[in-house]
Amino acid sequence: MSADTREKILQAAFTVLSRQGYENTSIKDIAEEADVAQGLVHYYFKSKQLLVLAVLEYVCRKVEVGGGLEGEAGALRAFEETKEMMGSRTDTNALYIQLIGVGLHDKVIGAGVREFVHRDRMHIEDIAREVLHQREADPTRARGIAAVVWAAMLGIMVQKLVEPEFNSDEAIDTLAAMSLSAVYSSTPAPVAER
Amino acid sequence: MSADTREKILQAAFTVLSRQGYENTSIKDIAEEADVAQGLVHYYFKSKQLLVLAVLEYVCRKVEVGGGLEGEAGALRAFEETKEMMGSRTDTNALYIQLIGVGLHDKVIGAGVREFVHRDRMHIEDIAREVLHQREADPTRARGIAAVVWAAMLGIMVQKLVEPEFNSDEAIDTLAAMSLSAVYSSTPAPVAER
DNA sequence: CAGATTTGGTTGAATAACCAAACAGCATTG
DNA sequence: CAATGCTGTTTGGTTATTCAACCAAATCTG
Repeated sequence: MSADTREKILQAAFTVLSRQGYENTSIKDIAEEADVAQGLVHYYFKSKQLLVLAVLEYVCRKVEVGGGLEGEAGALRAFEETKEMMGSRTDTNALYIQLIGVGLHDKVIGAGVREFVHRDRMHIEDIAREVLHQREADPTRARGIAAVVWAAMLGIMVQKLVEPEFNSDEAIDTLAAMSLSAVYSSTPAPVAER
Repeated sequence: MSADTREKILQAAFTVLSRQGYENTSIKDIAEEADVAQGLVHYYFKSKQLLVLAVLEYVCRKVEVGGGLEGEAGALRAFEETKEMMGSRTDTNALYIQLIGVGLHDKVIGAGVREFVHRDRMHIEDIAREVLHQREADPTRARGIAAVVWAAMLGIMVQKLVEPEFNSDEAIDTLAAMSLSAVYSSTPAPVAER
Protein backbone atom coordinates (compact mmCIF):
# COMPACT_ATOMS: atom_id res chain seq x y z
CA MET A 1 0.00 0.00 0.00
CA SER A 2 1.57 3.18 1.26
CA ALA A 3 0.52 5.47 -1.51
CA ASP A 4 2.02 8.14 0.72
CA THR A 5 5.56 6.95 0.10
CA ARG A 6 4.96 6.82 -3.60
CA GLU A 7 3.69 10.37 -3.56
CA LYS A 8 6.51 11.47 -1.29
CA ILE A 9 8.96 10.21 -3.89
CA LEU A 10 7.04 11.92 -6.69
CA GLN A 11 7.05 15.22 -4.83
CA ALA A 12 10.75 14.91 -3.99
CA ALA A 13 11.53 14.00 -7.58
CA PHE A 14 9.71 17.10 -8.80
CA THR A 15 11.58 19.26 -6.33
CA VAL A 16 14.96 17.94 -7.37
CA LEU A 17 14.13 17.94 -11.08
CA SER A 18 13.03 21.56 -10.85
CA ARG A 19 16.24 22.48 -9.10
CA GLN A 20 18.73 20.51 -11.15
CA GLY A 21 17.10 19.50 -14.40
CA TYR A 22 16.68 16.05 -15.85
CA GLU A 23 20.21 15.19 -16.71
CA ASN A 24 21.78 16.44 -13.50
CA THR A 25 19.31 14.57 -11.34
CA SER A 26 20.21 11.13 -10.10
CA ILE A 27 18.03 8.57 -8.42
CA LYS A 28 20.27 9.03 -5.41
CA ASP A 29 19.47 12.75 -5.26
CA ILE A 30 15.77 12.00 -5.35
CA ALA A 31 16.03 9.32 -2.70
CA GLU A 32 17.91 11.70 -0.41
CA GLU A 33 15.40 14.50 -0.94
CA ALA A 34 12.60 12.07 -0.13
CA ASP A 35 14.58 10.80 2.84
CA VAL A 36 14.31 7.25 1.63
CA ALA A 37 16.65 4.47 0.58
CA GLN A 38 17.85 4.50 -2.99
CA GLY A 39 16.46 1.08 -3.74
CA LEU A 40 12.96 2.16 -2.80
CA VAL A 41 12.75 4.47 -5.75
CA HIS A 42 13.29 1.54 -8.06
CA TYR A 43 10.79 -0.43 -6.04
CA TYR A 44 8.03 2.00 -6.97
CA PHE A 45 9.24 3.01 -10.39
CA LYS A 46 10.87 0.48 -12.66
CA SER A 47 13.14 3.00 -14.36
CA LYS A 48 14.17 6.61 -14.21
CA GLN A 49 12.22 7.25 -17.40
CA LEU A 50 8.96 5.93 -16.00
CA LEU A 51 9.56 7.92 -12.83
CA VAL A 52 9.88 11.26 -14.58
CA LEU A 53 6.83 10.54 -16.69
CA ALA A 54 4.94 9.79 -13.50
CA VAL A 55 6.20 13.06 -12.07
CA LEU A 56 4.91 14.97 -15.09
CA GLU A 57 1.55 13.25 -14.77
CA TYR A 58 1.55 14.03 -11.04
CA VAL A 59 2.18 17.74 -11.36
CA CYS A 60 -0.15 18.17 -14.33
CA ARG A 61 -3.14 16.36 -12.86
CA LYS A 62 -2.80 18.62 -9.81
CA VAL A 63 -4.20 21.62 -11.65
CA GLU A 64 -6.39 20.59 -14.54
CA VAL A 65 -8.26 23.41 -16.23
CA GLY A 66 -11.62 23.81 -14.63
CA GLY A 67 -13.61 24.57 -17.76
CA GLY A 68 -17.28 25.50 -17.38
CA LEU A 69 -18.21 28.19 -19.85
CA GLU A 70 -18.91 27.43 -23.47
CA GLY A 71 -18.16 28.96 -26.84
CA GLU A 72 -16.21 32.19 -27.08
CA ALA A 73 -16.62 32.91 -23.38
CA GLY A 74 -15.02 29.58 -22.61
CA ALA A 75 -12.18 30.31 -24.98
CA LEU A 76 -11.49 33.70 -23.45
CA ARG A 77 -11.63 32.18 -20.01
CA ALA A 78 -9.11 29.53 -21.06
CA PHE A 79 -6.75 32.19 -22.40
CA GLU A 80 -6.97 34.06 -19.10
CA GLU A 81 -6.21 30.92 -17.14
CA THR A 82 -3.24 30.26 -19.37
CA LYS A 83 -1.93 33.74 -18.60
CA GLU A 84 -1.83 33.00 -14.91
CA MET A 85 -0.43 29.53 -15.38
CA MET A 86 2.40 30.99 -17.42
CA GLY A 87 3.83 32.86 -14.47
CA SER A 88 2.88 30.65 -11.58
CA ARG A 89 3.70 27.13 -12.70
CA THR A 90 7.07 27.69 -14.26
CA ASP A 91 8.58 24.57 -12.71
CA THR A 92 5.96 22.36 -14.24
CA ASN A 93 6.36 24.06 -17.57
CA ALA A 94 10.12 23.69 -17.45
CA LEU A 95 9.78 19.99 -16.80
CA TYR A 96 7.42 19.67 -19.74
CA ILE A 97 9.80 21.42 -22.14
CA GLN A 98 12.70 19.43 -20.87
CA LEU A 99 10.98 16.11 -21.34
CA ILE A 100 9.97 17.04 -24.85
CA GLY A 101 13.65 17.48 -25.60
CA VAL A 102 14.69 14.26 -23.93
CA GLY A 103 11.81 12.39 -25.52
CA LEU A 104 13.13 13.09 -28.99
CA HIS A 105 15.80 10.43 -28.45
CA ASP A 106 14.33 8.28 -25.70
CA LYS A 107 11.62 5.86 -26.77
CA VAL A 108 9.92 5.52 -23.40
CA ILE A 109 9.83 9.22 -22.62
CA GLY A 110 9.00 9.99 -26.22
CA ALA A 111 5.90 7.82 -26.06
CA GLY A 112 4.79 9.44 -22.83
CA VAL A 113 5.34 12.94 -24.16
CA ARG A 114 3.44 12.13 -27.34
CA GLU A 115 0.38 11.28 -25.29
CA PHE A 116 0.63 14.48 -23.29
CA VAL A 117 0.91 16.59 -26.40
CA HIS A 118 -1.96 14.82 -28.03
CA ARG A 119 -4.20 15.18 -25.01
CA ASP A 120 -3.43 18.89 -24.59
CA ARG A 121 -4.06 19.63 -28.23
CA MET A 122 -7.33 17.73 -28.19
CA HIS A 123 -8.51 19.87 -25.31
CA ILE A 124 -7.88 23.00 -27.34
CA GLU A 125 -9.50 21.49 -30.39
CA ASP A 126 -12.69 20.92 -28.40
CA ILE A 127 -12.83 24.57 -27.43
CA ALA A 128 -12.10 25.66 -30.99
CA ARG A 129 -14.91 23.48 -32.30
CA GLU A 130 -17.31 25.07 -29.86
CA VAL A 131 -16.41 28.54 -30.99
CA LEU A 132 -16.69 27.59 -34.64
CA HIS A 133 -20.05 25.99 -33.93
CA GLN A 134 -21.26 29.11 -32.15
CA ARG A 135 -20.24 31.21 -35.15
CA GLU A 136 -21.70 28.67 -37.56
CA ALA A 137 -18.35 28.39 -39.25
CA ASP A 138 -16.71 25.38 -40.85
CA PRO A 139 -15.83 23.00 -37.99
CA THR A 140 -13.15 21.35 -40.10
CA ARG A 141 -10.85 24.22 -39.34
CA ALA A 142 -10.74 23.31 -35.64
CA ARG A 143 -7.83 20.96 -36.16
CA GLY A 144 -5.56 23.51 -37.81
CA ILE A 145 -6.48 26.22 -35.35
CA ALA A 146 -5.87 23.94 -32.38
CA ALA A 147 -2.47 22.98 -33.76
CA VAL A 148 -1.50 26.63 -34.03
CA VAL A 149 -2.91 27.66 -30.67
CA TRP A 150 -1.22 24.76 -28.88
CA ALA A 151 1.99 25.54 -30.71
CA ALA A 152 1.85 29.21 -29.80
CA MET A 153 1.16 28.46 -26.16
CA LEU A 154 4.13 26.14 -26.00
CA GLY A 155 6.33 28.68 -27.71
CA ILE A 156 5.19 31.44 -25.36
CA MET A 157 5.95 29.13 -22.47
CA VAL A 158 9.44 28.63 -23.82
CA GLN A 159 10.04 32.34 -24.25
CA LYS A 160 8.84 33.02 -20.73
CA LEU A 161 11.17 30.34 -19.37
CA VAL A 162 14.15 31.40 -21.42
CA GLU A 163 13.79 35.08 -20.61
CA PRO A 164 11.63 35.65 -17.53
CA GLU A 165 11.14 39.32 -18.37
CA PHE A 166 9.24 38.26 -21.50
CA ASN A 167 5.77 39.77 -21.60
CA SER A 168 3.68 36.64 -21.88
CA ASP A 169 0.44 38.48 -21.16
CA GLU A 170 0.88 40.62 -24.24
CA ALA A 171 1.68 37.56 -26.31
CA ILE A 172 -1.37 35.66 -25.14
CA ASP A 173 -3.62 38.65 -25.75
CA THR A 174 -2.23 38.86 -29.26
CA LEU A 175 -2.76 35.14 -29.73
CA ALA A 176 -6.35 35.45 -28.53
CA ALA A 177 -6.97 38.28 -30.97
CA MET A 178 -5.38 36.36 -33.80
CA SER A 179 -7.27 33.15 -33.23
CA LEU A 180 -10.63 34.83 -32.82
CA SER A 181 -10.21 37.01 -35.89
CA ALA A 182 -9.17 33.90 -37.80
CA VAL A 183 -12.49 32.37 -36.92
CA TYR A 184 -14.30 35.28 -38.52
CA SER A 185 -12.28 35.32 -41.71
CA SER A 186 -13.69 32.93 -44.26
CA THR A 187 -10.44 32.00 -45.96
CA PRO A 188 -8.88 29.09 -44.16
CA ALA A 189 -5.54 29.35 -45.96
CA PRO A 190 -5.09 32.53 -47.99
CA VAL A 191 -1.50 31.59 -48.70
CA ALA A 192 -0.65 30.97 -52.33
CA GLU A 193 0.08 27.30 -52.73
CA ARG A 194 3.45 26.63 -54.35
CA MET B 1 45.42 26.54 -38.20
CA SER B 2 43.56 23.52 -39.51
CA ALA B 3 40.06 24.89 -39.59
CA ASP B 4 39.29 21.62 -41.33
CA THR B 5 39.76 19.61 -38.17
CA ARG B 6 37.55 21.95 -36.24
CA GLU B 7 34.82 21.63 -38.82
CA LYS B 8 35.31 17.87 -39.02
CA ILE B 9 34.62 17.70 -35.31
CA LEU B 10 31.58 19.96 -35.63
CA GLN B 11 30.14 17.82 -38.40
CA ALA B 12 30.83 14.61 -36.49
CA ALA B 13 29.29 16.08 -33.36
CA PHE B 14 26.14 16.98 -35.26
CA THR B 15 25.93 13.49 -36.71
CA VAL B 16 26.26 11.82 -33.35
CA LEU B 17 23.99 14.30 -31.57
CA SER B 18 21.30 13.74 -34.18
CA ARG B 19 21.57 9.99 -33.77
CA GLN B 20 21.81 9.75 -30.00
CA GLY B 21 20.64 13.00 -28.49
CA TYR B 22 22.47 15.33 -26.15
CA GLU B 23 22.54 13.27 -23.02
CA ASN B 24 23.53 10.00 -24.64
CA THR B 25 26.36 11.58 -26.57
CA SER B 26 29.81 11.52 -25.06
CA ILE B 27 32.91 13.35 -26.17
CA LYS B 28 34.37 9.94 -26.84
CA ASP B 29 31.56 9.13 -29.29
CA ILE B 30 32.17 12.37 -31.12
CA ALA B 31 35.92 11.83 -31.25
CA GLU B 32 35.42 8.36 -32.69
CA GLU B 33 32.95 9.58 -35.31
CA ALA B 34 35.41 12.29 -36.31
CA ASP B 35 38.23 9.73 -36.28
CA VAL B 36 40.28 11.82 -33.91
CA ALA B 37 41.76 11.50 -30.44
CA GLN B 38 39.51 12.34 -27.54
CA GLY B 39 41.77 15.05 -26.23
CA LEU B 40 41.60 16.94 -29.49
CA VAL B 41 37.95 17.73 -29.01
CA HIS B 42 38.81 19.59 -25.83
CA TYR B 43 41.65 21.30 -27.60
CA TYR B 44 39.20 23.00 -29.94
CA PHE B 45 36.25 23.34 -27.60
CA LYS B 46 36.83 24.06 -23.95
CA SER B 47 33.78 22.17 -22.78
CA LYS B 48 30.97 19.97 -24.03
CA GLN B 49 28.56 22.83 -23.55
CA LEU B 50 30.51 25.21 -25.76
CA LEU B 51 30.89 22.46 -28.33
CA VAL B 52 27.18 21.84 -28.71
CA LEU B 53 26.49 25.56 -28.93
CA ALA B 54 29.10 25.75 -31.68
CA VAL B 55 27.35 22.85 -33.41
CA LEU B 56 24.01 24.65 -33.28
CA GLU B 57 25.63 27.77 -34.68
CA TYR B 58 27.32 25.66 -37.36
CA VAL B 59 24.17 23.96 -38.62
CA CYS B 60 22.05 27.11 -38.41
CA ARG B 61 24.43 29.41 -40.24
CA LYS B 62 24.53 26.83 -43.03
CA VAL B 63 21.06 27.75 -44.22
CA GLU B 64 20.12 31.27 -43.29
CA VAL B 65 16.89 32.54 -44.78
CA GLY B 66 17.62 34.29 -48.03
CA GLY B 67 15.12 37.09 -47.69
CA GLY B 68 14.67 39.47 -50.59
CA LEU B 69 11.03 40.44 -50.97
CA GLU B 70 9.40 43.03 -48.80
CA GLY B 71 6.11 43.55 -47.01
CA GLU B 72 3.38 40.95 -47.27
CA ALA B 73 5.09 39.19 -50.15
CA GLY B 74 8.17 38.73 -48.00
CA ALA B 75 6.08 37.40 -45.16
CA LEU B 76 4.32 34.87 -47.37
CA ARG B 77 7.65 33.84 -48.81
CA ALA B 78 9.05 33.32 -45.33
CA PHE B 79 6.09 31.14 -44.38
CA GLU B 80 6.65 29.01 -47.47
CA GLU B 81 10.31 28.60 -46.66
CA THR B 82 9.42 27.58 -43.15
CA LYS B 83 7.13 24.91 -44.53
CA GLU B 84 9.98 23.28 -46.38
CA MET B 85 12.40 23.67 -43.52
CA MET B 86 9.96 21.89 -41.27
CA GLY B 87 10.27 18.63 -43.13
CA SER B 88 13.81 18.76 -44.42
CA ARG B 89 15.90 19.96 -41.49
CA THR B 90 14.44 17.86 -38.73
CA ASP B 91 17.84 17.05 -37.22
CA THR B 92 18.68 20.70 -36.80
CA ASN B 93 15.27 21.38 -35.33
CA ALA B 94 15.59 18.48 -32.93
CA LEU B 95 18.91 19.79 -31.71
CA TYR B 96 17.39 23.22 -31.18
CA ILE B 97 14.50 21.89 -29.11
CA GLN B 98 16.81 19.68 -27.13
CA LEU B 99 19.17 22.48 -26.25
CA ILE B 100 16.28 24.68 -25.17
CA GLY B 101 15.42 21.97 -22.67
CA VAL B 102 18.97 21.51 -21.48
CA GLY B 103 19.52 25.26 -21.34
CA LEU B 104 16.82 25.65 -18.72
CA HIS B 105 19.22 24.25 -16.13
CA ASP B 106 22.63 24.86 -17.65
CA LYS B 107 23.92 28.40 -17.45
CA VAL B 108 26.28 28.21 -20.41
CA ILE B 109 23.85 26.55 -22.77
CA GLY B 110 21.03 28.69 -21.43
CA ALA B 111 22.88 31.86 -22.35
CA GLY B 112 23.60 30.57 -25.83
CA VAL B 113 20.02 29.50 -26.40
CA ARG B 114 18.73 32.85 -25.21
CA GLU B 115 20.71 34.56 -27.92
CA PHE B 116 19.42 32.23 -30.59
CA VAL B 117 15.83 32.75 -29.54
CA HIS B 118 16.26 36.49 -29.42
CA ARG B 119 17.87 36.65 -32.84
CA ASP B 120 15.20 34.47 -34.44
CA ARG B 121 12.39 36.48 -32.95
CA MET B 122 13.96 39.75 -34.03
CA HIS B 123 14.07 38.49 -37.58
CA ILE B 124 10.33 37.83 -37.49
CA GLU B 125 9.69 41.17 -35.85
CA ASP B 126 11.40 42.93 -38.75
CA ILE B 127 9.12 41.22 -41.23
CA ALA B 128 6.06 41.99 -39.11
CA ARG B 129 7.02 45.64 -38.95
CA GLU B 130 7.30 45.78 -42.71
CA VAL B 131 3.85 44.35 -43.17
CA LEU B 132 2.37 46.72 -40.62
CA HIS B 133 4.12 49.62 -42.31
CA GLN B 134 2.77 48.57 -45.70
CA ARG B 135 -0.75 48.46 -44.24
CA GLU B 136 -0.20 51.72 -42.39
CA ALA B 137 -1.08 49.99 -39.15
CA ASP B 138 0.32 50.59 -35.69
CA PRO B 139 3.93 49.34 -35.76
CA THR B 140 3.91 48.88 -32.00
CA ARG B 141 2.07 45.63 -32.49
CA ALA B 142 5.03 44.06 -34.25
CA ARG B 143 6.55 42.87 -31.00
CA GLY B 144 3.49 40.96 -29.84
CA ILE B 145 2.86 39.48 -33.27
CA ALA B 146 6.47 38.37 -33.59
CA ALA B 147 6.33 36.71 -30.20
CA VAL B 148 3.26 34.74 -31.23
CA VAL B 149 4.54 33.82 -34.68
CA TRP B 150 7.89 32.68 -33.33
CA ALA B 151 6.11 30.75 -30.62
CA ALA B 152 3.77 29.08 -33.07
CA MET B 153 6.61 28.10 -35.37
CA LEU B 154 8.49 26.52 -32.51
CA GLY B 155 5.40 24.69 -31.37
CA ILE B 156 4.68 23.44 -34.86
CA MET B 157 8.27 22.25 -35.05
CA VAL B 158 7.78 20.34 -31.83
CA GLN B 159 4.57 18.72 -33.03
CA LYS B 160 6.22 17.69 -36.27
CA LEU B 161 9.13 16.16 -34.37
CA VAL B 162 6.99 14.42 -31.79
CA GLU B 163 4.58 12.97 -34.33
CA PRO B 164 6.05 12.94 -37.84
CA GLU B 165 2.62 12.40 -39.42
CA PHE B 166 1.60 15.84 -38.10
CA ASN B 167 0.39 18.08 -40.92
CA SER B 168 2.74 21.01 -40.49
CA ASP B 169 1.77 22.55 -43.83
CA GLU B 170 -1.82 22.93 -42.71
CA ALA B 171 -0.68 24.43 -39.42
CA ILE B 172 1.58 26.96 -41.09
CA ASP B 173 -1.12 27.96 -43.56
CA THR B 174 -3.46 28.52 -40.64
CA LEU B 175 -0.81 30.51 -38.85
CA ALA B 176 -0.24 32.65 -41.95
CA ALA B 177 -3.96 33.32 -42.21
CA MET B 178 -4.22 34.14 -38.53
CA SER B 179 -1.30 36.52 -38.46
CA LEU B 180 -2.32 38.39 -41.59
CA SER B 181 -5.92 38.76 -40.50
CA ALA B 182 -4.66 39.99 -37.15
CA VAL B 183 -2.87 42.77 -38.98
CA TYR B 184 -6.13 43.93 -40.48
CA SER B 185 -8.12 43.88 -37.28
CA SER B 186 -7.73 47.12 -35.37
CA THR B 187 -8.09 45.74 -31.87
CA PRO B 188 -4.70 44.70 -30.57
CA ALA B 189 -6.03 42.88 -27.54
CA PRO B 190 -9.80 42.35 -27.52
CA VAL B 191 -9.53 40.20 -24.42
CA ALA B 192 -11.13 41.59 -21.28
CA GLU B 193 -8.38 42.62 -18.90
CA ARG B 194 -8.63 41.15 -15.40
C1' DC C 1 72.09 26.47 -45.38
C1' DA C 2 72.56 23.04 -41.35
C1' DG C 3 71.24 22.75 -37.03
C1' DA C 4 68.59 24.41 -32.97
C1' DT C 5 64.25 25.96 -31.21
C1' DT C 6 59.65 27.20 -31.03
C1' DT C 7 54.93 26.37 -32.22
C1' DG C 8 50.44 24.30 -33.24
C1' DG C 9 48.31 20.22 -33.72
C1' DT C 10 47.64 15.73 -32.03
C1' DT C 11 47.74 11.56 -29.16
C1' DG C 12 46.29 8.06 -25.63
C1' DA C 13 46.13 7.26 -21.02
C1' DA C 14 45.09 8.72 -16.34
C1' DT C 15 42.03 11.03 -13.13
C1' DA C 16 38.31 11.38 -10.28
C1' DA C 17 34.50 11.20 -10.17
C1' DC C 18 29.43 9.65 -11.21
C1' DC C 19 25.31 6.69 -12.26
C1' DA C 20 21.03 3.25 -13.00
C1' DA C 21 19.85 -0.87 -11.86
C1' DA C 22 20.12 -5.34 -9.38
C1' DC C 23 20.40 -7.65 -5.27
C1' DA C 24 20.25 -9.80 -0.76
C1' DG C 25 18.39 -9.28 3.29
C1' DC C 26 15.91 -6.85 7.31
C1' DA C 27 11.31 -5.13 9.47
C1' DT C 28 6.76 -4.94 10.24
C1' DT C 29 2.27 -6.34 9.77
C1' DG C 30 -1.76 -9.05 8.64
C1' DC D 1 4.62 -17.54 8.16
C1' DA D 2 3.91 -15.08 4.24
C1' DA D 3 3.95 -10.79 2.05
C1' DT D 4 4.70 -6.12 1.55
C1' DG D 5 7.50 -2.30 2.31
C1' DC D 6 11.95 -0.91 2.80
C1' DT D 7 17.20 -0.72 3.37
C1' DG D 8 22.18 -0.27 1.99
C1' DT D 9 25.49 -2.08 -0.82
C1' DT D 10 27.37 -4.08 -4.91
C1' DT D 11 27.81 -4.38 -9.74
C1' DG D 12 29.45 -3.02 -13.90
C1' DG D 13 29.76 0.16 -16.07
C1' DT D 14 29.69 5.36 -17.62
C1' DT D 15 31.58 10.29 -17.93
C1' DA D 16 34.11 15.13 -18.84
C1' DT D 17 38.23 16.91 -18.31
C1' DT D 18 43.42 17.03 -17.53
C1' DC D 19 47.92 15.90 -18.69
C1' DA D 20 52.45 14.56 -20.28
C1' DA D 21 54.41 13.38 -24.20
C1' DC D 22 54.94 13.31 -29.35
C1' DC D 23 55.58 15.04 -33.97
C1' DA D 24 56.03 17.76 -38.05
C1' DA D 25 56.55 21.99 -39.92
C1' DA D 26 57.84 26.65 -39.44
C1' DT D 27 61.10 30.01 -37.66
C1' DC D 28 65.23 31.40 -36.11
C1' DT D 29 70.47 31.30 -35.58
C1' DG D 30 75.11 31.13 -36.46
